[in-house]
Amino acid sequence: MAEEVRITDHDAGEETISEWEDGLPTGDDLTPLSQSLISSELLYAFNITPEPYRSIIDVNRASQNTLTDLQHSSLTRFDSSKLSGNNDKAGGDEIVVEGEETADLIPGGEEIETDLKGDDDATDLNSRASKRPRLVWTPQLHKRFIEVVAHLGVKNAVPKTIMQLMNVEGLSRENVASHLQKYRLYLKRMQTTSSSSDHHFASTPVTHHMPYSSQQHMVPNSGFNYNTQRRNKFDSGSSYHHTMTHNNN
DNA sequence: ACACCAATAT
DNA sequence: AATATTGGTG
Repeated sequence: MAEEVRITDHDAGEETISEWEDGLPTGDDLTPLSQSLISSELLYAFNITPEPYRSIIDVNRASQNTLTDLQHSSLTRFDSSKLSGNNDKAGGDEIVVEGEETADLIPGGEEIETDLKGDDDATDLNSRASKRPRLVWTPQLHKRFIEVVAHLGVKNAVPKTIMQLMNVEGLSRENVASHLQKYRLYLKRMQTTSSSSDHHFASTPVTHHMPYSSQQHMVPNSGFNYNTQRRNKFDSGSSYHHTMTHNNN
């Protein structure tokens, strides 16, 4: 819903869209964010994975990110339909809630559970506010990461900026920082592995030199395990016959 | 304070 | 191996 909303960005146009708000429920009339729209019984009956819990802070940050993202026009909006390998496996069909407008879906949330059965231990008191589940860098997520890093130069590609541009709800700066560190190691490994000690295959023009501008933004599109394709155990080795799928910007 | 980053821990 | 956390630094 509301995907057709255009933001009139004439220099800081802070006009409110008054007419739209006529007849709309006030904030008090709406179901609080903290409350699931579907009862837990129904969730269970239809095997629906509940939406992750979003605090008002989450929402505000998502809005903020959306705005920053809008300013960088060349980056296409991230389709978040399935970011994490969490729901839907073999089953096939699933219920799709329509109308997501901003990136979402990191396992993040909270379990919605009626306090009936005593599931948890006494450590519940502290557990409530603490750990998010560890992030899984799915191919989709990694692709987004790569796109953003490529979009910025390597110089500007720092965790906070990357995080903002990725615009993935629930993705933290630390998440990105960790991934970035690993990615840089990968890049370094690529450089050294290609430049030096090629003895036998010395003729390999690793210098697939591209025009200067793109040179800096050049990002090896594969390796790094995060490719869209599975590599089975027999497919070892460093073959790169990957189809260069994207590269937008 | 904050964010970066390398090292280190899980 | 992948991701998180820590601790030093600008």
